[in-house]
Amino acid sequence: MTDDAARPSPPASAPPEQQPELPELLMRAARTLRRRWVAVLEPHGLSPHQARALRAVVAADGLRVSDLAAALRIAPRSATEVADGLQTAGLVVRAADPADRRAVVLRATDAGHDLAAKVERARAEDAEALVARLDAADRAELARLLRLVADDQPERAGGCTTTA
Amino acid sequence: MTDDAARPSPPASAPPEQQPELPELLMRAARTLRRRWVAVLEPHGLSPHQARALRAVVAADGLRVSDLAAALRIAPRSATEVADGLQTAGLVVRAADPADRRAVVLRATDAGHDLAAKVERARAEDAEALVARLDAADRAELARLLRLVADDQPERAGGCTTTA
DNA sequence: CCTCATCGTGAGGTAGCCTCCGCATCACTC
DNA sequence: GAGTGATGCGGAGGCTACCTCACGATGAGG
Repeated sequence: MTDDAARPSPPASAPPEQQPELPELLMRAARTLRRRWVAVLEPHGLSPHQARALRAVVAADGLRVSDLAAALRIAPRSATEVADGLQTAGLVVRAADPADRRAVVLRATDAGHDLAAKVERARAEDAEALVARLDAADRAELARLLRLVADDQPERAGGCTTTA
Repeated sequence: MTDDAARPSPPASAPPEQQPELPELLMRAARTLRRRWVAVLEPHGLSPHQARALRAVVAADGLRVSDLAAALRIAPRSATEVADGLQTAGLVVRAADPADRRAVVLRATDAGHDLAAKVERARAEDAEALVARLDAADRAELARLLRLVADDQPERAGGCTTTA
């Protein structure tokens, strides 16, 4: 604390670019959102990553570890660890895949389903609160503009067990 | 593919919320931006964090390690390591602070200034390319809307520095 | 001179991710 | 029905980027 004294307040240049830069604004808004999300998750003892993993497991009832890896876009080996974490927390269980005895399917426990629902609700509420400052028209406009800017894969990269 | 397996698409309920969720859209846009930024930095061998650190050092000519920590919002000890990395890369040098012999000031080398300028230019170009899909009016509108959503500190947080 | 706050950093720890490997199990081929 | 290559998990070990704790050097005030 008391770290103010120094604040050099850079004498540097003060460039012509005085606009708050759209990209930075975007990052800032995203940061706000992320921070809020973390705050929502914290009381439940979940990291953002775990929350996403749990969500994936709940959504696809019976998810293979490798599919979890794909969903989270991490290496398969790392998904094992994420699954470990969720299992340790009692949110998912490992079960044998009847269709392929090599595979392990992750299935949400009751607690897992419950928590996922709770978190989803809280997140929705919080998000709603955040965009509450915008009226319907503004929201639509913002969505339109963001869609123009984002051209990226939403969540999952490629593989999804297509070979049923 | 895998048809719907993943997308929950709630069976019932969910009457009003059929839009692709504004917050997610925002995160997606931010992710796009971030990914592009990383791509810009990669050829220069900088991580996003290092780039920010370098920028801070360049901006405040002669930055203390503790101030770097504040700028990056990490523990002072960790700032030492970031400084190490920059120094190893030959981008900054440590010098004694004439005003306080305990302190070390980080100063950008020529290479550091050079790289920072280059990166800044590349970033600006890339950002420009990204928002090129928007005309001036849309940009202004997007900026306005984002400003409404973001209420967060741009760079330094307030008092979360732990009660060291 | 003594004491206390502050600056940077050595030491050691944690979380999350990675690659390399091995083992069991499929999916095919012959 | 065995042989061969691919596939699914997870053990071992390593990296990066953080953190806290502790210490020597310094600065500031009594």
